[in-house]
Amino acid sequence: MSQPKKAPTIQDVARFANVSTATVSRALATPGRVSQSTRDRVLEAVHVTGYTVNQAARSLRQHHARTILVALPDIRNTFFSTILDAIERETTSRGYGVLVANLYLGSATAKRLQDYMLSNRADGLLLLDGSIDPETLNVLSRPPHTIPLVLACEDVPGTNFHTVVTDNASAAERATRHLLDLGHRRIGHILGPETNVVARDRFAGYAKALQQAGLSPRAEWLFRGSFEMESGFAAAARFVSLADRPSAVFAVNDEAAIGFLSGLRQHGILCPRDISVVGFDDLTVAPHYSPPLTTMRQPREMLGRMAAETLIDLLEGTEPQRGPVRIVLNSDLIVRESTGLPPTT
Amino acid sequence: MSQPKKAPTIQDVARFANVSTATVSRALATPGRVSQSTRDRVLEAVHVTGYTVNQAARSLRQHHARTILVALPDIRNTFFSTILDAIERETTSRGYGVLVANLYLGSATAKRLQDYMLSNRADGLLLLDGSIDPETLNVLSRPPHTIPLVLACEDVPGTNFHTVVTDNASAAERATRHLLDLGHRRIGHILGPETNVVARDRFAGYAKALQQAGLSPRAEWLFRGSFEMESGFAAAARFVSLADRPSAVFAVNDEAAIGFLSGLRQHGILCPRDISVVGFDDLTVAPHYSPPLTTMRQPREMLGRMAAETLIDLLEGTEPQRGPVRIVLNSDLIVRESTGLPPTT
DNA sequence: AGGGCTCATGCAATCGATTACACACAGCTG
DNA sequence: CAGCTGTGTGTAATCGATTGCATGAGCCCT
Repeated sequence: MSQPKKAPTIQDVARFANVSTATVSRALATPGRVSQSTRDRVLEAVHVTGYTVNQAARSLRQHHARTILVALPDIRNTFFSTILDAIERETTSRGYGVLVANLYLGSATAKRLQDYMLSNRADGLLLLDGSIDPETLNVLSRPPHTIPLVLACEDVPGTNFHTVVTDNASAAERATRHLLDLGHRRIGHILGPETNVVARDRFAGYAKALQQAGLSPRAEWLFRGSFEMESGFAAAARFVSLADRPSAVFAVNDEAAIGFLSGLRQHGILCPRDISVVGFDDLTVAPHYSPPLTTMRQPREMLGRMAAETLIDLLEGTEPQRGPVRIVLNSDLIVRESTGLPPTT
Repeated sequence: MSQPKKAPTIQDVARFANVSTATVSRALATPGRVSQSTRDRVLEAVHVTGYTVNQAARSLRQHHARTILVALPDIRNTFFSTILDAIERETTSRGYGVLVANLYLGSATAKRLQDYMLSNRADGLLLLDGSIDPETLNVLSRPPHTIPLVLACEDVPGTNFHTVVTDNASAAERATRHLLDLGHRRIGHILGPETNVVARDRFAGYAKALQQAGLSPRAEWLFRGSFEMESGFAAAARFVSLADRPSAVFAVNDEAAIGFLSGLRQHGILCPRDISVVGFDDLTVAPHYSPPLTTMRQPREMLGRMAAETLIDLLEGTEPQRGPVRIVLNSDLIVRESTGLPPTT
C-alpha cells in the first residue's frame, strides 16, 4: 500500500476507464476519433490516476524527442542569455523542451555536440557559436545523420545552413558614420577576437565607413581584444600610452566599451568631453551607465524567436523547404551621451 | 542506397560483430564481462557503423533520463545565467544534460513544472525560484512522484528540501554596517519584491544592522522595487522628492543600485560626494561602473556547482541521505568607490 | 434484404536498449 | 570420472506509448 508506488501508465488509465490502451492514446492525441462517452471516461481516468505521458516511451516510438539543443559560447553573457530566453519562450510555446550546452572554446566541442545530437535526446540544433569547425557541422547535417540545424547570431563561414543573424557589418558602418557625422576624423576601434565572424564583420563595417570618408584604419588605433570588459579595460591602458590619440572609438560591443571607459576614467580621460565612444548591443546597463552609452541596438529577442521558429518549422516540415533560409535583422543606432563633438584642440 | 539511411542501432552493431545485442550492450556498459576478442570486435563494429546509443530507448528501459531540469525566474539576469553556467559545467561533467525552464511569474508555473517532471524527461529538479507555491513542490517531492529536488538561491518558506543558498541576511547586515562604520546614520534601502524571500532576508539584515546601532528603518527611506534597474531608477525619482534625504542607501542588488545612481545623476546628485550606495551581487559591471560599486560578492559559481552536485548525488543515491542538507555560502564585502564618508552638512 | 459505408474500438507489432535467466563449455577437485 | 564452479554468450522479456490492421456495430441506399 504505502510502497513507493510507481508512476501511473497508460495501462492503468485503460484499466480504470475500461478501454484498451489504444483508445486511451487516441482519446488523448486525437479526441475527435473517439466517442464522446469514451472520451469522458478516459479523461476522468487520467484525472483520477494522475497519469502523465512517459516521454521516453513516446520518443522511442515516434523517433523524436520534442526537444532542441541550444549550443552557445557563453551563457553568462547577457547578450546570449537574452537570446536564450527568447528561444525558450518560443520553443516552450510550441511544446518543445530546451537543452543547453555551453561550448567553452577548445573543449572537445565537436565530439560533445555529436554525442548529444546523435543520441536522440534532441531533434535539432540551434547553434549560437560561429567558432565551430565547419566540417563537424557538415557531418551532422548530412546523411546518415541529417540533423536539422539553424545558425543564429554567428555565421559559420564555408557552410550553407539556415541562418538568422543581424546586420553586423552595416550596423558597424552606421555606428562609425555617426562618429564621422559628428566631425570625428581620428577614429579607433576595439576589435573582438580575431577568429570571430561577428567581430570581423564589425571591423569590416568600421573600415568601410572610414573608407567612404576618405580615411583608413590606422594600426595603432586598433585595439585587439575579446568581447569582455576586461579587454576594453586593457585597451584603455594601451590607448593612454599613445602619443597621438583618436578622438573617438567604436567598440565591438558594449562590454568592451564599458571596460574601456572605465580604464580611461582611471587616467583622467573623460567621455564625452575628451573622447567619444560607441558600443554595440544596447545592454540593459547601457542607458544607465555614466555616461549613458551610444550604441547599436540589436533585436535580440526577435533574433532568438526567429531562430527558434525557423528550427521548429524545419523539424515539423511545415515550410516547403526551398533551400537554406537566411534572415538578416536590422540594428538601430541609439544615440545617448557617450558621443559628442570632437574636442576643439 | 542513397536513401536517408536510418541511424544505426545496436542490432546493426551486433550483426556486424557477429554477436547478440546483449553482448554488444555488455561490451559497452561492462567491458570486463566480455572476452577480449569479442570486445575488440564490438568496438570495431561500433566504429564502422557509427553507432550511438538511443537515449530514448535507454531511458525507457532504465527509468531515468540522465537529465535534470533547471527552473529559474529569469535567464536574462546575469546573476542567474552565471549560476546556470556553473550548473551546466558540473552536470555535463557528470554526464547529465540540462533542460531549462524559464518561469515567468504568473504563468501556470506549477502545472508546467509538473508536466515536465512527471513525463520522465528529467530525473530531478533544480529550482532557483523561491516564489513558487510550496504545495506544488510538496506534491512533486512526495509519493507517488518523489521527484528529487534541490532549492538554490532562494528558499521556499514552509518547505524542507535540500537547499543551497547564500547568507543574505547576514551579508545585508554586513553591507549596512559598512555604511554605519563610515559614519552614516541616515540610511535608506531599495527593497526587492515584497514576496521574494531573498529580498525579505536582505531587508531583515539591513534592519538588524540599524537596530544594533540604535536606529530603525524609516518608512519614507524604504523604496519598494524589483530586482531590476528600472526600479532603482524609479526609486531615484522618489528619493529626490524627499525633503529629508538619507546620506546612504543599501540596494537589494547591483542592478537596483545602478539604476538608482543613474537616476540620481539626472538630478545632479553625485555618488560618493552626495550619497553612498552599496549594492549586492558584484556583477561584472560593478568594478567598471562610475563610480565603481561597493557591493557584496556572492559565490555564484560555487553556489551553482554545489547545487548541481547535491542534486546529482541525490539522484545517484551516493550520499547516505540523512535528511535534507542545507548549505549556506558566505558573501564578501567588496569596498570600492560608491561608498564614502557622509557629506559634512 | 443485402451490399457497402463509416465510425469506434481492440489486438498486437513496434520503437531500441537492457538484463534476468539459461546454457554451453572449460577447468578444477576429490 | 562425476560433479562443481565460473566464464562468456545467447534468448527472450521488458520498459510505455503509438499505430496499422482487423473487427463489429450501425446506417443508408437501392
